[in-house]
Amino acid sequence: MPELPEVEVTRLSFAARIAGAQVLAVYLGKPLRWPLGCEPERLVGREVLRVRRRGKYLLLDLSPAGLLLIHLGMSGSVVFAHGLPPCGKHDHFELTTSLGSLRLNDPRRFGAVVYAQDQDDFVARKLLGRLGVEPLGDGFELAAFAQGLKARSSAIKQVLLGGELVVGVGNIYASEALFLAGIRPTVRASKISKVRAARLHAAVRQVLAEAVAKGGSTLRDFSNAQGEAGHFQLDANVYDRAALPCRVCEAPIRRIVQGQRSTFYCVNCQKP
DNA sequence: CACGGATCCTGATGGC
DNA sequence: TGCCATCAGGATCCGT
Repeated sequence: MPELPEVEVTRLSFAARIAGAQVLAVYLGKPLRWPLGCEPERLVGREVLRVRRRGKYLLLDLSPAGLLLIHLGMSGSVVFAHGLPPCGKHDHFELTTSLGSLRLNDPRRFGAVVYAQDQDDFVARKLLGRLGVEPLGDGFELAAFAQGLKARSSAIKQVLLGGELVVGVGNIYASEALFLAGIRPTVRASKISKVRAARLHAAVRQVLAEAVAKGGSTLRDFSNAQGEAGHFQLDANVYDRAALPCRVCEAPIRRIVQGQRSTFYCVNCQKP
């Protein structure tokens, strides 16, 4: 799926354009991960005030009060435009508004669109309540991060993916951040020294911020809400580079499996 | 209760 | 317009 950078780039690509739009109609395709949670008609007539992001969720604030949570899952992407062609087989949600149509395309349907009354709503709390801090915000503090690592016995890569300490780090950027920090993905989080925690803290920020700046063009089939395809140029150091030479030391990049997901690392550059 | 594994679904790819 | 196995960006739920 889109990781935090792709979600943020998506948000930036339509947030300003949809602000102030009046919802005219709602289309539902096949079921997504969770049901919408309200009658679609209840959205009609409301105004989209703004679009925020929390972790990998897009949050549409509605008026009169309401909140629409959109998650892109593994294969979701969103477009916002006028005059879109009719919905295809993988278009599973569409908001027709006075300023354009917001459409979710998601072949695998791991994504979701969920309505909540507000952020204290039971559903919203269930989905957002346990999320860690935002990696690009002020809340991402080294002390708490290092302390959180100390308290977890799982492999550091799993902890990054877990999203309880810090949100937004997915399978690609977990490998990339650990490479930058020089840390072996299999190391137990609790064994990481303060110094290395500091390096990882900085690496997470750096990797995600750079990806946002590059327009989230890291995913093969990613396109933002303006329909601009990514450049198909993943300049990763390790991700998807199994057996290729490390860009730093030329040792072959290794691929392992952790939690049924691929992990890539350099045996030389990343110490246990 | 913290952790690891199975699970949802569809499409792309590569070996045979 | 072959078939089968494997893999893919996520995150919840369920045993142990």
